[in-house]
Amino acid sequence: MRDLRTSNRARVLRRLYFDGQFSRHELAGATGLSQASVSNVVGELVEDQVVVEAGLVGSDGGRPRVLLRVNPDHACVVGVDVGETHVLVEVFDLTLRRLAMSTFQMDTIANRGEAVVERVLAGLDQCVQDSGVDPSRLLGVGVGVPGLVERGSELLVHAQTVGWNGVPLERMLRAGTDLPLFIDNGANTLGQAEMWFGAGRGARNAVIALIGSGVGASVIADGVPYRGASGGAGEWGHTTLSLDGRPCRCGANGCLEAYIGAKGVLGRHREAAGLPPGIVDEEVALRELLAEDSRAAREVLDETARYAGAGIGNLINLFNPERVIVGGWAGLLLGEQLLPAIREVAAKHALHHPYQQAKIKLCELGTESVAMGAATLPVAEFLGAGGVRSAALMRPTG
Amino acid sequence: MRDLRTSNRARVLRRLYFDGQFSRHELAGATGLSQASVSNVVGELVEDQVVVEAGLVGSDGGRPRVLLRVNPDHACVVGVDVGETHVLVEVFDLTLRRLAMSTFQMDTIANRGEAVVERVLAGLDQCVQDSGVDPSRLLGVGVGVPGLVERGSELLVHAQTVGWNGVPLERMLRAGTDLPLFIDNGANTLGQAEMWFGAGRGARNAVIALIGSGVGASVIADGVPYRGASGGAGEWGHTTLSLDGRPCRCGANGCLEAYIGAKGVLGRHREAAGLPPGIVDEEVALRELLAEDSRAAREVLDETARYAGAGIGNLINLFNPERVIVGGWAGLLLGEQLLPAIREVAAKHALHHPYQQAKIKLCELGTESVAMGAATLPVAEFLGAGGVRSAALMRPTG
DNA sequence: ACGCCTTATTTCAAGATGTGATTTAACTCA
DNA sequence: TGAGTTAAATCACATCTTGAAATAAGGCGT
Repeated sequence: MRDLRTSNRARVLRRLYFDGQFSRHELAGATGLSQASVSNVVGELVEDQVVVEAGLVGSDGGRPRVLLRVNPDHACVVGVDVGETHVLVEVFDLTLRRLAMSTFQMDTIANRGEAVVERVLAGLDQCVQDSGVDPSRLLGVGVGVPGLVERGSELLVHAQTVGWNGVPLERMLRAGTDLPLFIDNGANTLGQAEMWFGAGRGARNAVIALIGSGVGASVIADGVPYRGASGGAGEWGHTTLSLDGRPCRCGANGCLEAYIGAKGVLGRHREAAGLPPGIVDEEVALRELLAEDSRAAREVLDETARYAGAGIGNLINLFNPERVIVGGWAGLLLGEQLLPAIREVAAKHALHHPYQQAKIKLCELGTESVAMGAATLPVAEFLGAGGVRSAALMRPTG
Repeated sequence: MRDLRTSNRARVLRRLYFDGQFSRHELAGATGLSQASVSNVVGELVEDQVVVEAGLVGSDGGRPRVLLRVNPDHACVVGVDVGETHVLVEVFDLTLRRLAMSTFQMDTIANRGEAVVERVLAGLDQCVQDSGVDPSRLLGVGVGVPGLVERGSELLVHAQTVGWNGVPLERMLRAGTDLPLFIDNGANTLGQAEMWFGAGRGARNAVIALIGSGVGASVIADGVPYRGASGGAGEWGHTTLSLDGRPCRCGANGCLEAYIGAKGVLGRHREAAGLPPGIVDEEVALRELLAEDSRAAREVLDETARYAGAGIGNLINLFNPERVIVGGWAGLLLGEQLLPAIREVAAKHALHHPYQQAKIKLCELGTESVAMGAATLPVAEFLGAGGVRSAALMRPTG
């Protein structure tokens, strides 16, 4: 019974959140509820200050409709991006406009879970202070981490590349804050940001293909992130694209990541150009490679497009998405130049029908949206609960 | 409001359908409803004869609990398997016990949509007559077809391999019957059968990997079949596993199907053994190959296991399923012998964590469960509607 | 300026449904 | 046979949705 009201509040609220301003009358049509119920529900939402009236719009000879919209200031959320070499904390209002941010660079977070937690908590304090929001208005903290999140009896983070093997991040953060915590893979949170506010808007089935130093993907199936049995879905980078091909850091051969990850691309170029291995700034090197006008560079990039295209073709064949959204810092750099070639290869490798359904485009929010995406997690919970602090959004004590 | 009752009826009914017998008391716990509501809902279901009482079970000193179960005879369903060379029609009771069947062999259904429709309708009449069920008790007809089902303004079937290009199968069948029709890809219906009654029982995330002459997959995400944007998801056979590898009938190179589809396996063996191409019975040839004790055969089969293992590794990496269920006539033949090798290769190619979550096993219902799976479609609709003929289960007139 | 018309929103009176508490049913065991 | 125990049904009540009717708030013509 109470679930019914909650779900109706959520229906109305989601509509207002994602599709902008509506009058009560329009909401009735859009949500399938009766006008009486909408009036009821909206009344509550307005009383709770979750929704506010936003002016009238005149009609040709009738009572003007009152537009409603979500109140951005009703609550705030925090998004945290834990990267392999940085910790970024941001505070947003309810509509995900940024109010403050705080960032730390680190050499590496490898084996430094404690340090990361410290930085997150410090950034949190800093940001909240800077933004001037009352801590009681914070809905919660979303955290994007560079690894797999396992939700068992305790939430554990496995980030092989930085040596995190079952780090109990939630418990560790819990020791320093009583804010509700939402932890997910950074690729997923970035994907969520793109779905809500970027290249994925309006799509119900999409794959966000992320190419950085490594390669991963975030899958949205029927509007919700698909996580698989244990949160490990979307490991696109380690799908085999060339049996017995280049060795990959995961131990297998022929993984996609070994070809189109920044490390893989640069490595192939080094080999082709006969350069010695060495430590470089990958981003600088990749930019140089893209600007270079040599035959070796062209060939490496052509190959990259071929592998990326085939890999995206595989995604299209398996997931039949409406959108394939290419992102990650390397993905955006490469994509800017190679996207037409990638599309061409994908068209060849994917079946005709699913290929036609899929638009291949680039991320619109850049590479910095992990924190914003993390911040969507408490907001999603809030919307789903009909604009009320559900159990998940409650502080442990009082 | 009415939705609430429906959904509660569905909750109770699903539990009884899939998990056997329960007392009202146990159902309350299992469904999360109050005992009063369960009593209410069950009362309705019993009155509607959807559920029947199935005896008492004594207790140590209390009123005995009344066990409830779904009434298998409350309604019947029809499942149809349209294969590339046959049409199979079966009638089942509500619990999917087969009551009658009728099968037709055809040379090919290529460009013979009309003939297929005739056969389906004839088989339907035949079966209904043989089983002696009153046509009014038929919930509907599920049809599994060998191709992609596009649900646009009109349902269209695209089966490239048999030249069906947008065949309006629903409309064509509708001309000959007024029974509710449910049409889906045969791979999906077979997968559904395995999920309900075979190797997928109890799993919420699974991939059914089907290897026949061609190769496909059916994906179950969070308990429901994942179809993608336009029903074209799960085209595993045409994912690239070896860029620039063997040509595939789809026009691309290096597709998984070119290696592990029966045609591909036999083709590779012919080449390795230096045999001339020719038309053969694929099933006989594959059995011979599996029994053959030559070095060429061993090598071809080893290769097959390597490709299949890598392909399954890809599925595991992308979908992180609890189960990978290998089926299809060739899959079962190959799997029986190669499964250990396939598991080994998959372990190498998949990441550690997702691999550990995934059990790789064979289909338990053989290759003949397409029709049974098709019959689950009207049953699923019936269960979802709480044991009532929903709009989708209503005949067009009266 | 006034009243009629149009459209949006609120109010109202059912009607439907879930729920906790209470009662009744059905059986065991001493 | 009666006390004890557990299952199922019943009841009174609170909650919610909804269609209809009432009310609000403007435009437009006279």
